[in-house]
Amino acid sequence: MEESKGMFEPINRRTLHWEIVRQFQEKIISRQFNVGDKLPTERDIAAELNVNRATVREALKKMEVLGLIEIRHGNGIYVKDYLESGNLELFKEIIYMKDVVQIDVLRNILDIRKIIVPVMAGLAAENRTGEELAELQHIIEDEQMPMLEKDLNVHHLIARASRNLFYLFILNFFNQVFRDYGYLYFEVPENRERSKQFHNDILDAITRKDKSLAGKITADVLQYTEDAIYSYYRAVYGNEGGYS
Amino acid sequence: MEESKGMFEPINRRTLHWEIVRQFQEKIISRQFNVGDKLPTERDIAAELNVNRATVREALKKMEVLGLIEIRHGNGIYVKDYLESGNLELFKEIIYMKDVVQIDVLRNILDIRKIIVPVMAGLAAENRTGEELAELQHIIEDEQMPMLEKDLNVHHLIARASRNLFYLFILNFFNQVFRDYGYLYFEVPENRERSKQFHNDILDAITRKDKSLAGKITADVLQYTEDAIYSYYRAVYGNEGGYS
DNA sequence: TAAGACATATTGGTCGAACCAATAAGTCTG
DNA sequence: CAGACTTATTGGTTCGACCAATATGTCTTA
Repeated sequence: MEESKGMFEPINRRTLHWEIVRQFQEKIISRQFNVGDKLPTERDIAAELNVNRATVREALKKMEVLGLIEIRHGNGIYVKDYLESGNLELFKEIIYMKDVVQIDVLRNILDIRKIIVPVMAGLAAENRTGEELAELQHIIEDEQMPMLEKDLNVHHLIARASRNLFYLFILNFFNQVFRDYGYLYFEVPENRERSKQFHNDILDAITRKDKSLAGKITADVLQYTEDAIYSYYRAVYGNEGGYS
Repeated sequence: MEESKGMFEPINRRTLHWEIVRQFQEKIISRQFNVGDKLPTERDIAAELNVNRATVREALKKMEVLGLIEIRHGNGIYVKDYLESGNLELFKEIIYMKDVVQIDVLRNILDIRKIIVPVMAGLAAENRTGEELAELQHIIEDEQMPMLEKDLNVHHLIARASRNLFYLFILNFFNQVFRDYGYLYFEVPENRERSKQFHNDILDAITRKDKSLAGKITADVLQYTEDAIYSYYRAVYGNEGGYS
């Protein structure tokens, strides 16, 4: 009731270990802790944060998986170079550290996406089974499903049909980000319409097993969404977050 | 002293929570647990495995980060669809579940790699600073550094110079895998020589800021390594692990 | 004196039991 | 029968203790 931002307080009721991770993450990424630094012992951290050691350990476990630290039994806890050992989960954390996705990081993601996805769509057209085709059709024809959900599912099915497990896991990254921010895109009727067209076109290409067509169609829609996103950014934030 | 494999026992002395993660991971990935299944309570798991609850919790924390499960306070623990929520860390775990990297999964990785890396090398040539160029030169001229290490560093620097943070984190995945298996490749003198050539060529291209040349050089060496790896697999395992 | 064996301290790993907090389910009330 | 209340279930946290790997200093011995 003391908040001024809005009616409800943005839920800070996170778990304790979550909060601990956030603090260390912040300090490590901002280089307040340097690579190779030895962190205080679990006992000292617990004492300083005024929490229990078990809670600290849970936080440390998570940070270890993220590639932020290395835990050595009987020795200590050391800060790793997250630019060398960090993984996509950490990258996601970095993205979400700010309230808004920074335009330059978003650009990074879209650049990679534009390179991979069309090729994978081509492979999907080539390798898809009849079952997968039916499934794709089923998704696309579902009138109930929100367009965002539908689009995520289409891409997921393409990933599966591409037979490239590695791509599937990379796509999960894309989808997790887009699931959080995609509503902004799909709020615009024109964009929804464009995606609907894409779904129909890609269904056609995949039905006919037309590899290059699938690739082209996908490249086109990605270019469209990219342009839409950038123009959205320009409209909302101006050019400040612009090209680095 | 009871082992027969070699003089030293391959360190099974893993931590308990590590072992717990392995067991659940195995069961979830092999679909012994189905998506949406509610796992036993922490207390029950601890009782059944005959370990402490705190240990179980540490394992669960890790599985949560991997995208295998969802933990709901006051409710329970649920199995997620790892094909939808799993991340690259989980993918790595999957790779390492078998003793040898399966040829089809390796092929997946190499396919994606072949798509991305040349483009990023081109960007690196375009965007590199004088400082990064000097650093690259320094790495390449270091006669002491083992070729594997050198190669990883070269790629890492290319990633940084590409200015694409997302690529940098994807590269970390590649490098972590190659750090474990790359020695097989670099054992062969011819391959070492090929990499040396690549390093010199890419240094030249990046020095001259020649984008397309950097891309071409990189594409070439990736093709070479790919061929080498496949022929190695054929030689060692025959064609069994072949095309799916 | 220097190398190796040994005791000791430090630090992460595990344990057990208890209580807090969010959720779900059952029960009572109007 | 809807809604408030109570209770049980289950994850989150705490405390205090002990185990196990590692590092360090010390002592013995060649």
